[in-house]
Amino acid sequence: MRVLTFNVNSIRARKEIVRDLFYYKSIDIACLQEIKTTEENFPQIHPEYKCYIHGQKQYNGVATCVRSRIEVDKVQKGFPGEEGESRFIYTQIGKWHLINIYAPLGDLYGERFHYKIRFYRRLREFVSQNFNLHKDLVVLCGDLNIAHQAIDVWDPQQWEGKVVFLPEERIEFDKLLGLGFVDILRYSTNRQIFTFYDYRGGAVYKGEGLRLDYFLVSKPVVKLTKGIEVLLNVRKRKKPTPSDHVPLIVEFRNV
DNA sequence: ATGGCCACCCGAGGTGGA
Repeated sequence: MRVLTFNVNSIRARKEIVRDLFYYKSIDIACLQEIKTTEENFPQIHPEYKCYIHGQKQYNGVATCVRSRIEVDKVQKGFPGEEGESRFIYTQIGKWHLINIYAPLGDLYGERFHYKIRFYRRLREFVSQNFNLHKDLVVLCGDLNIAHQAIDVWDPQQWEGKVVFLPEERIEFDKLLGLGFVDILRYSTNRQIFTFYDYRGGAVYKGEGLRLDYFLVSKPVVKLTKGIEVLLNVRKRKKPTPSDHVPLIVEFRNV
């Protein structure tokens, strides 16, 4: 089972790129973030996939697209921590529980920062109230908008005191992992790998990136993980315009 | 030589992203 997570920065602007990923990377389940549109205006990506969409006009929005032959048992669009913004969609597929997240960016200790902290607290409540991460097959993926450790930013000195790398938000990330999640990329390698490059300043050509997108998995899922793929070339392509985020694919042994 | 922000709103330029 191959699962994609990808902050598309508008699904309407990126539908061909997503379609190609579905086809060439044989994706079974796609967790998309920042679709930036409503369900009515969500484009047809591929006829053999069904998309469960939690959208809104102009901003945010998440969608989980699943191969038509895969049966989806349950869908929950939204949770209390969103506070009116579309940032959460949960799907249950057999024994698998998939949480697709677009976390708030926040600001420098203003209202949006407190919103981000509340969002993380609510997310942990959702997980701890619904799952046992030592027994259940849980995959939490998406754009978490936090660079967890110094290795996850291209220049830790430059990023000190900046949003996505503030001590308080990194502690929120620690607490999420503390529930029993394993950060699959960091588990599989100690190399520095980024999933976001700013459009400005040629960041992707200079290697000036951040790791903001993650696969966090429960303990039993770790044993079922075959590998993780980071599609930097998709970010580096020029035409059509890429997203500023990098797609990630994890392959799981199905059960 | 190369590349130097993009997409949304809508029909201009302001705003949010990170």
